[in-house]
Amino acid sequence: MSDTSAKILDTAERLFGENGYDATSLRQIIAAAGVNLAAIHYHFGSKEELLDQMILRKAEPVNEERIERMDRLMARPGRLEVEEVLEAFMQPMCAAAAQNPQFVRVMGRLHAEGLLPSVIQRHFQPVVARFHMAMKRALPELPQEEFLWRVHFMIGAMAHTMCNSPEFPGSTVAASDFRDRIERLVAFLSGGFRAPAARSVGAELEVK
Amino acid sequence: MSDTSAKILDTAERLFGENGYDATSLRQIIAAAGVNLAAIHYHFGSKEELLDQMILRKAEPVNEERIERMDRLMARPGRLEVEEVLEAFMQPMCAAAAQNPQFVRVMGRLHAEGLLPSVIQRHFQPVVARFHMAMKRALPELPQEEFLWRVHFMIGAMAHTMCNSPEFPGSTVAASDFRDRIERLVAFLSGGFRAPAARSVGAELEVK
DNA sequence: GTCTATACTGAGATAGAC
DNA sequence: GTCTATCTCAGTATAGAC
Repeated sequence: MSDTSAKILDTAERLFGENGYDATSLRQIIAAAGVNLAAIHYHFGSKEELLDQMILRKAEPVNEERIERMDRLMARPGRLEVEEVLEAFMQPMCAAAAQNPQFVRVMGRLHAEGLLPSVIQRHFQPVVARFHMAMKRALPELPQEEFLWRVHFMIGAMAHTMCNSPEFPGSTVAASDFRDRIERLVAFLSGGFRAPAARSVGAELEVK
Repeated sequence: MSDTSAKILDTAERLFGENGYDATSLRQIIAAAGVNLAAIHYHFGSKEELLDQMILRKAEPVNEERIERMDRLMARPGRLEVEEVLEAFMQPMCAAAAQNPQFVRVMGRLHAEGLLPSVIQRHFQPVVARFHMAMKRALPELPQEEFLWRVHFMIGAMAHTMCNSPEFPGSTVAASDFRDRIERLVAFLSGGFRAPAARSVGAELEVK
């Protein structure tokens, strides 16, 4: 990778994280990076490709750790707890956030701009597959369709939580403290995944 | 309201719903509506103001019904169930979706583009305030901060659910069936809101 | 009061010289 | 590989016709 590419990637990462993808112009990036406008198109082809490369560079280590932790869980016999699976999925992102706060901001921003599903999510397939398997070991009795919907809900809550800060008065937690945030989120999601399925499908709601 | 304004609003609603806000240019709108470019700025001032007006026109009836249902709940003595409060908040959106599928698509798109928090959410303040009050009657023992975080999680799950379809094979539910979707979501969120609070709140913050 | 025609600024993209 | 110059199209602003 050339020096110019690296400078562009670093600068784009910072500016996208600070101001979002749409709000950041290529001209801002080249000014901050000290390179020429055409260099971006030479090295990356387009603004969107630049984004793609920038994400991949940072997401790969996170996903590798997720896969590792998920595989370690799967190697254990017996039933898994919902909390452990969720944590194995979420914690690596926290570690990345602690080391480089910009990264999670960028990811959140991208989801908020609707760019994750179309461009990036295919790179997360191996992680998602393992997450599904592990989660099913924690929730063997949950119907498949209900399970998939709940994963869907989880993704929304997770992305929104990573991107936005609730900004309420009297908060005792710094906006950048992702570990606290994730612990709260895991507790919430665990309750959601364990809830009895909505009655419209199987009519198994008698328990409550 | 003039005929031109109405044509612009209708067309903008359709195009924003189909292609998103950013991806829709004012020139596309005027071409489809058969009006002049400057008419938009004459009637609305800017593209963002146009969006604001478009949202308000559709969101007001929904919010009025939400407020009505919330007030009816609050008038009842005793403790409320989490499910009833969530349903009072969600159902009116379903009704609007059934009657005008475009509207929910627009709202979802806007959230996906990160435009809801900055521009629109102030119009939802009366609804949100009532929702908080009612929800606290259902969860009197939940600490305030944990409560606010969970509302935050809920917003993410809700917005993502309204905007995106999970697209898994063998689904027995049409993508446009928002009632089923909301029932599942309410079951999930209820479990989340009822979950025991994350343990970390006091402990790990001392160190910092 | 409403609307049209047209000009202005800044965005992403590209061709071709070096 | 890099840079200059230029293209197209976006949102915006305004002068003036009806």
